[in-house]
Amino acid sequence: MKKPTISDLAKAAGVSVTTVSHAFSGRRHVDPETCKRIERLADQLGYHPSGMARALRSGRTGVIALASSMPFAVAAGPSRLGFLMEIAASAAMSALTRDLALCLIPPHPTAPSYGTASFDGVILVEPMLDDPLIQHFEQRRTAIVSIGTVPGRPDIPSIDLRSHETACLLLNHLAEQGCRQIAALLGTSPRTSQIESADAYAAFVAQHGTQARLIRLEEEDAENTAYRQMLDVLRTDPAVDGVFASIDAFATGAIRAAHDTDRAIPEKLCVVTRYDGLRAKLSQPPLTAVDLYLPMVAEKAVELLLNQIDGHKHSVKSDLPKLIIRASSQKRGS
Amino acid sequence: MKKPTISDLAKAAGVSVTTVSHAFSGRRHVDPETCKRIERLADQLGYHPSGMARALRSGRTGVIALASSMPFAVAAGPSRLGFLMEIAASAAMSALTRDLALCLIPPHPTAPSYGTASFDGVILVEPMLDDPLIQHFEQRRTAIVSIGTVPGRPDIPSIDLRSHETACLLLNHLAEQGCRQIAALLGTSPRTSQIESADAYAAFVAQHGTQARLIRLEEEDAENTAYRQMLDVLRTDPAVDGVFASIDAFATGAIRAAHDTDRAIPEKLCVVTRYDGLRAKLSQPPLTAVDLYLPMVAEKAVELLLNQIDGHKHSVKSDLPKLIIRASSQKRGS
DNA sequence: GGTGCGTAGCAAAACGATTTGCACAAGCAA
DNA sequence: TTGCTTGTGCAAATCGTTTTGCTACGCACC
Repeated sequence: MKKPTISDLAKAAGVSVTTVSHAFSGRRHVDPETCKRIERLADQLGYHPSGMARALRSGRTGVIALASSMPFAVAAGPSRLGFLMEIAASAAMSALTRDLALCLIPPHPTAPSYGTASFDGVILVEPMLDDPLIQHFEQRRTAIVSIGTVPGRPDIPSIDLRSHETACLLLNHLAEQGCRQIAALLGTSPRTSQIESADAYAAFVAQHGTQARLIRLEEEDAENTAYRQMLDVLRTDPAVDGVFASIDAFATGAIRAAHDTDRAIPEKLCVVTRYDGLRAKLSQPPLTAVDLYLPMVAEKAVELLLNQIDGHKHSVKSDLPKLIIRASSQKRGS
Repeated sequence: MKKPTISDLAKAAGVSVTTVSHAFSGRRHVDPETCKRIERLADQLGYHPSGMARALRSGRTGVIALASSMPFAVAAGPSRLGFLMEIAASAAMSALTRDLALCLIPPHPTAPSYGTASFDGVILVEPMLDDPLIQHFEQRRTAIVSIGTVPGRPDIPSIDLRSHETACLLLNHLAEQGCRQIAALLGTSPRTSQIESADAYAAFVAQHGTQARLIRLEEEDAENTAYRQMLDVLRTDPAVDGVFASIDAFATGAIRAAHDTDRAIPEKLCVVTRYDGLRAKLSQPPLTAVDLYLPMVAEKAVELLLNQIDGHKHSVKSDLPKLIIRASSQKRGS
């Protein structure tokens, strides 16, 4: 009835546990004859080695975690979909091909109690400045890598999301489309993506000698917040002819606002955003966005984390993001 | 440098490991004075109990898994989003409030090697008839619950997704909208949702005395497959005025086909689908679909799994799904 | 007959917690 | 004095592996 252990199996096969262990791991030679017998009996008894015992002995659980301190509602979008989940799905695949399992650990209100589970390492998605998750895992001596650099912590290995380049791509594209008065909708949280977007925007307006219209928005209920703000902006500041949104839901909110104030897109107002998710693709009109190569980023993060766990300090660089031009900013003839 | 263990802490505090253990667990009384001292020292040394050791001793890892034997591309949609990920996000939340972590285990091509990680239990999403995952976890004596009943295995505890009722809701809605010649686009896999949809459809056409048009489609590259099939159907069978799609991507494929054959939606052709995900919501026109209450389903699945792990045979019932009528089937004035 | 070497196997010590049974007080009643 | 309880603490067993050191045998080579 109970699960057979290695010593049950050893007893049944008339050998010692050592021999059974070696038979499976191949760390030492055991007689092929004996090997066969052990395997046959293992099958018969339904023996499977205990992951917990193995973990204790080897110090490896075979589990890595994926965490984001962003509220789930934001990270995963209104329908629990989006950025984080796209990374999660890719990372889970990458992890499994390396015989690892991927744990999803959401930011719980009453955290950091974070259960009893222990991980070999953790991938943090766009952590903030002084993110409590970092403190949590550093205390536990858990290997950390980050997707997106960590503000103020260049020592933490990360996959650079190239947010500066991304912002430049989008802003230059707007300029090429003839936009002169560009508003930026950025989140308030101190994450690299927002910081670099703000920097790029500041540099852009300085270079073009145009007026800065930097609008900081809370990321909760992003679409509605952006909608209300943009309604206001479009009414009081009719010169605005471009919107650079750092979060896809900001962009769709802006589109709704444009619609309600009778601004034709893209003729009167171009809207572009950063993350090319389902939201951007299915928006009406579809949103110009940037392919961040998230599956590749996730794959590299897993790779980097494994190096980190093994103590190698190997560094990993990610490819440059690529602009995907769609109807929300593509003017005729250009 | 190394992580302090319980005996390091005991030594530092001048007590035995037993006392330290009790101080934290509260399983026996220890002097409040001693308690304070231990806690202070634990903080100072940065002591955190090892999850692995605890798991070995207690037989609980504190980790549950979420698995689907559906290819990820299908379960999660073309952009790695959708049904499975929505469940995953909700389940992760529910799990954490119970001090559990949720592991995502994708169906790997070279499975079932499934790493070394061990789980207290597993939630299977819409398993098929004779699903290899079931065999895998039963062999390991891992507690199983299923989202959607398991065909041929009424003994496995599950959250019934009410696919029969869902299909009826959709078919009756189409009938009310005046559709007489309804085609059904169903997947080929032997999952309860497809089986019950087929049954409901058969009963429906029998009752209404209309012609059955049951089209079975592979779930790989669902949208394109459905698009091509429906193109064919709409050309050769112009009487068709309704489409019942069991998978959201089938529905969007059908919409594209309707568009390319100049069928106005919903006037000439009504399209409805089952899962009310982002795809259905953002489709043009938006798709009539069914709210399956996935967050609630995920929550109940976690609850059921915990009961299962503890040996309680508590059963859980899910609420009835609710129809969400949208433009893809809503005719004027009705 | 010593020396060296390859093969096959075992016993025991980790890994780091939890839990059980026991010990030694002090306090109080009979 | 004995008996009983309550408070406090410890030593040792346990969970199921992996890994290290050791034995023992057989065979060949100087």
